[in-house]
Amino acid sequence: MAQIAYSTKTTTGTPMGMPSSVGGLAPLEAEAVDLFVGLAQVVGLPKSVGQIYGLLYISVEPLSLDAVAVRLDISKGSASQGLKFLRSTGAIRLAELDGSRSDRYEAETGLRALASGFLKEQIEPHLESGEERLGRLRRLVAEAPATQRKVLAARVDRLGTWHQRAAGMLPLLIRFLGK
Amino acid sequence: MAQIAYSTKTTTGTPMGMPSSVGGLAPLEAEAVDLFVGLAQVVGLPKSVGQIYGLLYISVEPLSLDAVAVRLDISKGSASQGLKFLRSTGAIRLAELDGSRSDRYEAETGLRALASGFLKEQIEPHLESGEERLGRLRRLVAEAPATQRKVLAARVDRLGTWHQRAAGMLPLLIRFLGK
DNA sequence: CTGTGTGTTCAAGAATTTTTGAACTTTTGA
DNA sequence: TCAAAAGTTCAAAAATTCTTGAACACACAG
Repeated sequence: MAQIAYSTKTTTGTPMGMPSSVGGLAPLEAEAVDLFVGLAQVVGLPKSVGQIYGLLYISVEPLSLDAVAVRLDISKGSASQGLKFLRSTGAIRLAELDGSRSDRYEAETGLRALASGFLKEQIEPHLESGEERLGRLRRLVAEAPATQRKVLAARVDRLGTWHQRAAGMLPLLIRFLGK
Repeated sequence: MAQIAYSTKTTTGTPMGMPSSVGGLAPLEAEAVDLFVGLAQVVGLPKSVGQIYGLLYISVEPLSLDAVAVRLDISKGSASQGLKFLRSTGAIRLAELDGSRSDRYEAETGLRALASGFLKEQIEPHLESGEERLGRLRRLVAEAPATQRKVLAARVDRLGTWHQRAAGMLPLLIRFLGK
């Protein structure tokens, strides 16, 4: 009994963590794309987002939407959505375009910018809604049978502590990753 | 254009973040379960795992597998798998059973234990495999066209830095959450 | 204007993940 | 030793999430 449920996301196909399923990419690109696909999974983002970021990260010059779609062999739709998401997060930016028709994107490579973008987008909202939830819990505890009220109040308070810790951690994290 | 792709996991059904879909649970329990279901989604765990932990967290006394399954209205199979996972992670433990036939579970409520269990299970492995990946990337950069080699080497080095930062962060995180 | 190159949107299909339920194993108490 | 209770497993079904592709906008050069 060594396999632990839910801990392994089956990386479809390719044997033994070798650069997978990537068509017209140079080996280095394939490897980079693969790395970021893995990272994406960890933080719960779609594979395509990882692919796109990986390709831009390792690309020496900025790429257009079409270039991205073609080289990764994904649809224009996916590329568009993925790029939009990455832009909104601050993980990539529009490159200064020297007289070309299409927009070109390049990766933001500062860990701080990346991480803080991600944390702000994905974590902060949850912390805020947590606030309300805690309030509701406290109200409900007040209505609970008197016998249990004390224990329950303690539990809910502890949740409050968690919340504070988490909230306090965000800035700390960002600082640690800084520059 | 306010909606950001991928940022909203559609919480099936119930209007406006009110305690959802939970059958025979007291309002307080429902609310707690709901809170942990949300948390589970954030960290990428199945809903059932969140439900189970939530119920145990708010439960004044330890619960059996059957009790969990019945009260949450999930199958025995799910309950078994979820409990197993939570145990393996250290998020719950077997309660001392005073002469009852079945095993009873109770939630571990220490944030530190929880978080470090989670980090060790879900994050650490990725950091380790990252090691190898970096090695492979460096080798591939060496083979790249000389014109690009310098830029590429810089990028890959930066990834190395990321990796170090992340690795250094883990213990720091755990300490911060500590007791 | 109009035709072409770029980019976005979104419903339908594909892929993935989670849950179920029934068969099976283990444990317990008599 | 046996029957019932408790718990586990895993293939198939259900639910969810991601991707595609075609229809739609928009800008701009001719």
